Amino acid sequence: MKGELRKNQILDGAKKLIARNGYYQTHVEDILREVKLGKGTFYLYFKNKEDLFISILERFLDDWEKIVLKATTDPSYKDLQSYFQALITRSHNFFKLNEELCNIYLRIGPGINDIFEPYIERFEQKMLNYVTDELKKAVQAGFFRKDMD
Amino acid sequence: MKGELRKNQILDGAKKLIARNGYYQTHVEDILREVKLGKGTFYLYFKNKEDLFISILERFLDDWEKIVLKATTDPSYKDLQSYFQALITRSHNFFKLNEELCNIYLRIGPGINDIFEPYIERFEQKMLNYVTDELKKAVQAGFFRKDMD
Amino acid sequence: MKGELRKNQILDGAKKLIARNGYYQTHVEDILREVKLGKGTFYLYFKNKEDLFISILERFLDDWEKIVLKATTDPSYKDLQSYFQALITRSHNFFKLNEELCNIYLRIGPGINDIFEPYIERFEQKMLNYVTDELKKAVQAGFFRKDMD
Amino acid sequence: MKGELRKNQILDGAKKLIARNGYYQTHVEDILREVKLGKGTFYLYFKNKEDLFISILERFLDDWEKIVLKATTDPSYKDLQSYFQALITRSHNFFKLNEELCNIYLRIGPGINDIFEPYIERFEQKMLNYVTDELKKAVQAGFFRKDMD
DNA sequence: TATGAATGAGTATTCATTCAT
DNA sequence: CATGAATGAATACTCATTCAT
Repeated sequence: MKGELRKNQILDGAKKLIARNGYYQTHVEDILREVKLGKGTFYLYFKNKEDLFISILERFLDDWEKIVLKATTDPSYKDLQSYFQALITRSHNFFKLNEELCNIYLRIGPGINDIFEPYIERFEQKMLNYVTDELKKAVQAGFFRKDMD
Repeated sequence: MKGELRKNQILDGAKKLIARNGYYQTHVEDILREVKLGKGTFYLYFKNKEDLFISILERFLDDWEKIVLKATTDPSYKDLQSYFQALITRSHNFFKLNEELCNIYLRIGPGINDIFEPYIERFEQKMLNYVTDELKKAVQAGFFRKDMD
Repeated sequence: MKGELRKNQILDGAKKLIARNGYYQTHVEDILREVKLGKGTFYLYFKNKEDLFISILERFLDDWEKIVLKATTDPSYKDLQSYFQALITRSHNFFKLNEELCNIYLRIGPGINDIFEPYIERFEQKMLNYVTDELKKAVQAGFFRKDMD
Repeated sequence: MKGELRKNQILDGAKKLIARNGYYQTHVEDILREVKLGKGTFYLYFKNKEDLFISILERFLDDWEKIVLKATTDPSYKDLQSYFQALITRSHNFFKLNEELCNIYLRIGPGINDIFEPYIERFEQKMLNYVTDELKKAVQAGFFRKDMD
């Protein structure tokens, strides 16, 4: 648990600096100065710099999932429209609260093609899956006519 | 003129590689191998790597200007709607023909905040100015009512 | 006594790993994982990694001494030939039983010149002294003619 | 050719320092200070430090081959004894002239087990092959009786 | 005693830039 | 003009050692 704390501490510092300066201009040393930890400590919690970035992306996805899940499993939405409305509202709030993560995902990631593309793809796939799943459920629930895109 | 040719040659190679791999993962050496020139030659035409990137952005703007100017100075558009339609069509075609430049502007640039932000801002300002200027002209020409956004 | 036990425990693990992987590729952490002790414990029994290596070398010498001493102080050898024969047999057995230590002494040590050379020299000197002393005794005992090498 | 010169220059400096201080205590920077070249230059001629060490071992083998070949292809040895005598004399001279290389091969290499063992094995195999080949030729030439080891 | 999280000095390696030819 | 060999500042990463618990 202590370890998880440190990991999050580093992750938060990294998120902040990478969102501001980009991946290549954020040096491992910068991050550790930011969170006031020794350089070696970094490698106790991350295999390397790449691993850190992937962790950030994955955390973004995890956090988003939690929001989405909360919205979807909640049985109180009776019709599709209010369901999606809630989903969008929650997503919107999430993005607002996680401006840094969004920045990284939308602006920083794309500049680091070769290493992160596979992760980003998986990421997008996962996001897509959620929406698709929900739509399927909705279709099954008879919200839509069958002849739609 | 020979020099301008060389410069464009390098600029094209750089555009291609940076669009594909990002700024930091495109090395000066890669670019010069791509265009089959010696590494030292680069510094005959550009002050440094940063200067190259700025040149790419500026060329993007210049090319866009040419398209926009052509469209605006052409007196053949009688009403605003056909004017903007032409503008958008031309812009669209331009973007299609310059996919690489767009990629760089939209995806690569943002990951290189600290150095290029001022240039990008200037860039955006310039783009905005054009549109604003045109709108002003249009307003003066009486195309719009005064009480609009 | 408990301490001596721990020390030997570490020494044995180190001997094994260093003989197999060399000095620089055997990390303090590896040794303590091998003997299932915490990393910090190491520094309760050794000043540092160098001290450990020296201890290994010295233990090698001590053990060899015991064998040699046993052989020499034993009054049962009447003539020189049987004395040396016994010495060699015992040494040979010792080397067989301590393959790891030999490995370290013959193959690992030489690659760590600057730190360990003095110790190794002292080591060799000591070994030489034993043989010389024995020979002197033998000479005094009249085993040899004075005009020999 | 200029490049080959530089490579040899570095190789010689490395040989000297590694023979004296061992592999792990000879730092890339030490070698380049020794031969008065910039740090980056090293990586123009060697992929990394390991590659350098392998080059040294291979050069040792190449040089030895030249000596051995000279000795073997020379048709002037009429009987086997004088042939081997020449071989040994030449090898002996070679070892004397290349004390550093011998030092590295015999004392430094063994301490770097995991990386270099395969190379060293190949090395030994090659050396063995030469002697075996020569013996076969000798046997065919009728120098030996068939019933020998 | 025993531990392992934290540390930072030390090292290999990269890459933009220079300059002699 | 053109070149590419040479350079070293900058950076990621390792590992022996410390110290609070």
